[in-house]
Amino acid sequence: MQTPQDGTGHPAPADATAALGTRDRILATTARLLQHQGYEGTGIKQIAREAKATLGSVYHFFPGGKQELAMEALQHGDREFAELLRTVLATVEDPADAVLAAVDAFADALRASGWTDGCPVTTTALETTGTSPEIQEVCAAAFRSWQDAVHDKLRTAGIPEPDARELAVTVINTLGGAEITAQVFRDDAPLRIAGRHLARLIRTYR
Amino acid sequence: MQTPQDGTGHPAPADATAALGTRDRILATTARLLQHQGYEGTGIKQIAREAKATLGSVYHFFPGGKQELAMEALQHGDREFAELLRTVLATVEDPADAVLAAVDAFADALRASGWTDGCPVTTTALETTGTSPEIQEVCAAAFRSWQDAVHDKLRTAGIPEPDARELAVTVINTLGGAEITAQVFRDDAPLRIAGRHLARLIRTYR
DNA sequence: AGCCGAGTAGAGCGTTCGTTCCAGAGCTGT
DNA sequence: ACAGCTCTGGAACGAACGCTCTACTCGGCT
Repeated sequence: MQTPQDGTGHPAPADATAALGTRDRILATTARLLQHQGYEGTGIKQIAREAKATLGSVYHFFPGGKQELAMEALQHGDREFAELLRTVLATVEDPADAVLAAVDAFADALRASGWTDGCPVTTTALETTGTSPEIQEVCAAAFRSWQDAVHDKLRTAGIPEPDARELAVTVINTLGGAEITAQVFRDDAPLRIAGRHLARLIRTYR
Repeated sequence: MQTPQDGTGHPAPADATAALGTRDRILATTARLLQHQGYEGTGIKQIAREAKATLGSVYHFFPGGKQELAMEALQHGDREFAELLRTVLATVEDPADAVLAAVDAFADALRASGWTDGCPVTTTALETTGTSPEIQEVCAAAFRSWQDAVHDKLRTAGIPEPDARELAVTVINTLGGAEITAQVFRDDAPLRIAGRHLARLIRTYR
């Protein structure tokens, strides 16, 4: 069910998602499209087309329709981002330097993507506040998991409560805000500046 | 043209926009809907309905269609927000305290609106990056004008370049990010924390 | 061999989308 | 009185929307 065999057996050409099972291909494509175009701007038929699946398959795997599909895709993107965040934070011992490294890494990634691969959930989160509490809750959980990643790093580095918790909140907020600004300006300077300011702020807590 | 007379002459009851001319009513309604539902989630017919105008009127005043309407509405929201920001910043002399006061004011407003009145352009900006460069440019100009408001305050308070410029960028980034988080969590704590952290950061520059 | 469930394929439902078009209302200038 | 204008009102268009439905293929089971 989670990794069904490929019915036709054709051996996966071209892009990164092609090697996955149909369900995972739909999920990855949905996550990407939601990130770029938001919930309302992304159609089920477009998802099916780009995932090289058919409408029947989409509704077979996600009988809850667009909303269920979006929720699972957002969780998919959440987990991927959280893992990346934890990995990068672990490469540097000092917490301020680690946050700086993480922000710089995201700046690199954003630039490399042509200023399109920002936060995987913000776009959808903003569109659906007030419209769909279920989706909003998934987005809230995503933010929480990223805050937790930063929080764990700060705690391990010896920063006490409640400073560690509050700093974690601000780090994620500022990272998110800077990523939006960087996307809109097509310039990574806002992210670089944010990294330096966050490092400076963290260093005032020891 | 900017304030056309009301054809029917009926004397405008009920809500805040009703006293405006048709064009301004359409603009204000569009700005509000874009803020809450984004570009793709907002329909022209919904705008006409809620602005108590007709489709004919909408296309009469905005022959460029949805895109022109959105661009002008975003500029409308931009100017309103920039003015508010400058006003609040002017009420307190110390720049750190002024930013704290501004963030708190936005936290109050967000709470009072039932967690819906966040940043007037972010939602649309994110949806349209990569889709519509024109709209993206309007959003970039909006961010720039808010940065300028903060920048002027910091400069007046004696903070030198390039610190003032960079701080202004981070203040707007963090404010935006915190507003999103606050919306998603339906809790103003992220904003309050952001205000304190920004004030603390600014105080390290003197 | 016969069957069954998983997955594929896409026509078609009702609705809404952005947009176009035109007839008419109400005002102003002559 | 009458033209000329701005602005209103809404029917109608083709395309796209989310979703349902049925027919089909195919591998693994007894």
